[in-house]
Amino acid sequence: MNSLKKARLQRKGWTVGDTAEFLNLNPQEAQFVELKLALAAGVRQLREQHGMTQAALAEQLGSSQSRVAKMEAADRSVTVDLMVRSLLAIGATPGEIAKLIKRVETRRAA
Amino acid sequence: MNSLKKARLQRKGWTVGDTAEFLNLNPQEAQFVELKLALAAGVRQLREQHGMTQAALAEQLGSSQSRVAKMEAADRSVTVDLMVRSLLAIGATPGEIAKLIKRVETRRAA
DNA sequence: TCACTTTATGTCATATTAGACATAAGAGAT
DNA sequence: ATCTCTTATGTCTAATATGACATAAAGTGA
Repeated sequence: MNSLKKARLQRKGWTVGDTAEFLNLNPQEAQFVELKLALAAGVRQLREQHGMTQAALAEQLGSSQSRVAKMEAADRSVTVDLMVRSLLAIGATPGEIAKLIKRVETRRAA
Repeated sequence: MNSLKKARLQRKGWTVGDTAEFLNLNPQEAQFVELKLALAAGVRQLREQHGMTQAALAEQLGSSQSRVAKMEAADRSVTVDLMVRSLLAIGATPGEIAKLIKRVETRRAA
C-alpha cells in the first residue's frame, strides 16, 4: 500500500500504522478495508455519473446527506450493507457491483 | 420469485408477503435480499469445500458457531459485512466474491 | 465580494448487530 | 438405543451503526 492511501485511511480513523505494523495486519482485514474503499469510490462515481447530489441519494435511501458523505469517505462507521444498498438505489446492477469488488487486489497470506 | 424461495425467506423472518405484496416491494430491496442469499450460500459452499466446520470458521473470524449458522441461513440479523469477512476468512478472493454477486438476477424498476 | 448549493465533519439517542451461551435437532457410527 | 460431531435456534448484554441535526468548509456563479 502506498503512503498516500495509508494517510487517507488514517485520517478516516482506520488503524493502519506504519509499514511494519501494516505488514503485521491480517491480510484479510486489509483486504476488507480495500473492498470498502472500492465500494465507497463506486458510490461516488456512479452517483456523480447519474447527476445526483448526496442529498438526493440520501432521500432515495431514507438516510441523510451526512451519512452519504461519510460513506463516500469510507468512514469506519459505515457498513458494506449501506454501501451496497446505495449502489442498488443509484441503479447499479449486481454485475456492476461485482465489477467494483473484482478489481480489489488479491492478497496472499502473510 | 418462486414460492419455495419465498417460504424459505419468511421462515427466516423476512417480510415477503404474498405475490401481490411482493410486486409492491421496492425492487432494490428485493435485490438486496437476493444478494444476501447469494453470499450466504457462497459462505456455506466455500466453507464445505475447504472442509471447515462452522465452529472452525467462527474461530477464524473471532465469532461463534451460532452466528455462522445464522449467517448461512441468511438470518435477518447478519450483515453483509460479516458475510464478506467470512468469505475472506475462508480464503475467497475478491474475484470469487464478485462472482457470487454477479449471478444475482438484475431487476428492472417496478 | 456575496448568495447559494453542495459536501464534510462532529455529536447524539436510538436502533440494530455483535459474540456468547444454552440447548435442541440432525446425521453417522457402533 | 447411545455416543459423538455438527448444525440450528433462541435469548441475553455489550458493542456498533443508524438517521438526524448543527455547522463548517468548499465549490459556483453573479
